[in-house]
Amino acid sequence: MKQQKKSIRTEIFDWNQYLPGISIDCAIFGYHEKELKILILEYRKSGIFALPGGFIRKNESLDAAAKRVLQERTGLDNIYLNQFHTFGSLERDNPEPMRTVLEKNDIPAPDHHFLLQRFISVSYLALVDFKKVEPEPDFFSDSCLWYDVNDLPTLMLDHGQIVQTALRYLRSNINNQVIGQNLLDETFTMGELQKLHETILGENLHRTGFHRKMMLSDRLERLGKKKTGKAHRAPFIYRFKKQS
Amino acid sequence: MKQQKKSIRTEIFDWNQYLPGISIDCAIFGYHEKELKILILEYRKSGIFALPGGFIRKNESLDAAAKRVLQERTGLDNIYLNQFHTFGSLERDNPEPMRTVLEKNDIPAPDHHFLLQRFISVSYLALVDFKKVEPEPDFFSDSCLWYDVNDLPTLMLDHGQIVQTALRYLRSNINNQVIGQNLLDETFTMGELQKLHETILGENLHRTGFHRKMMLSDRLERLGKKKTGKAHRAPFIYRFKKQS
DNA sequence: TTTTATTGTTACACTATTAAACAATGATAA
DNA sequence: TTATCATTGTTTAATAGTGTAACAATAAAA
Repeated sequence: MKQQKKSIRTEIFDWNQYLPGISIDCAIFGYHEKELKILILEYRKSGIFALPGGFIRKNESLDAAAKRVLQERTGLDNIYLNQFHTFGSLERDNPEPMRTVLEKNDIPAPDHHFLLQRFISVSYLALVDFKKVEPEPDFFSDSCLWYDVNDLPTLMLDHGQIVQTALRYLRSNINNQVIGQNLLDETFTMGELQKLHETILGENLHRTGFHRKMMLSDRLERLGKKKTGKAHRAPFIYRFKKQS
Repeated sequence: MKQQKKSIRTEIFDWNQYLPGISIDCAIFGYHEKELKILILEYRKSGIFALPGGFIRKNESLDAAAKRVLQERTGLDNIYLNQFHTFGSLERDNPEPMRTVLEKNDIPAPDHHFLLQRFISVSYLALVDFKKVEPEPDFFSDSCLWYDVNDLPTLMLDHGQIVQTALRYLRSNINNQVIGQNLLDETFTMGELQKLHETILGENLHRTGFHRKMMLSDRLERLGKKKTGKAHRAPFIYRFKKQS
């Protein structure tokens, strides 16, 4: 973890470069040690947890802004990224969490401060390679860490609902989207792919049925090699076909 | 069609009651004479066509705003309404269409006019009963009319893309959602329901397969009565079960 | 060589879907 | 009254897909 302390000079930060009233929140999923993880940031000194997010520059498209925010937080480009819902409940119209963050960091928090307005949140789902990500806290945050989706802290405002909506979206698209391609290594065994699906769906799948379905889907190619390891038949290793 | 001319006093309209930079656009679908229709409005004297839309009040949730906009345009409450995508391309960052509308109506159009800013559009899909709708033009519009989705005029900005996205959403959800419940009369024949599905999907379905699938879905109840008409067996009439 | 654990394959039952054949029936025409 | 016509409802056969279990293969350890 990088320990370089960034100077918090947000009072002179140019908030004016962004569109007011619209934020982007990202549910960034990764997969590690058989657990589905999501990136959560914690605001400095406040004990307030939130999804990583950002704002839209005045001459930037919505999708480009989401891509930029992702790049800033994960260091990754070319990420699987998908807008899934826009949240605008009145529950969001609550400046208190951000006021606490500002005050705990000794930043003036006048009522008209950019961060204290009501935001409509356009939310994106991202799937990233856990090992390639170097989470980057932002100005106000002292951590941006992976959490097991089943063991999350209480999140700010409606961010808990956003996560649940993202999870539903992920689960309902597990067969349409090429989930594994973005969450697994380049190559993997059938067992590893099945475990990923089970983790996302939160239920066990029948081994042979899953195996057959995947092979019939014609999206995998079997690499002739086998893996070595324990006292049993070695599994084939697979990878997703390039195009589909 | 109501002919009462509303006075166009938009220059004193209180735009300040709305959140800036965010609009709501509605793809409002109806079904009439075996055609899928969508409500399109034409701005007065300008030849500019657009989806009906509106803005979010400062103390109103996003969904409530969409419901209100729908109510204002169709006169209907309790509408099937579903957010499907938020559009924010730079193509939208173009004040010219609205400037034309304002100028053609002799309304001052300074650069800072509310309607000339860049809007991010949260788009909703609505399914309404064609016969119950009394389309209401807004301040700037001289018509709000039903168009066949296959015969639309050129729409403002990216509204054409919005319609196509809404159609894809509708087609992909034709089995998940209870489409017919919102687009057909209370009672209908199996042939009418099939024709609706065919119209939405743009392809022919097998009659007997469709019939059985619908009956097995356990969402229809057959009303003992039959319909009278032509020189052939009379069809049963059906309606959707109350709850599911 | 045998045992063990896990993977890959095959088989069977059951369900869903496609496609066609067939039966039912309200009006019309003979 | 009877035959026919057009359309709807039902049944059947063929095909494809899924859930489940049995069985075969095999790498390492005993």
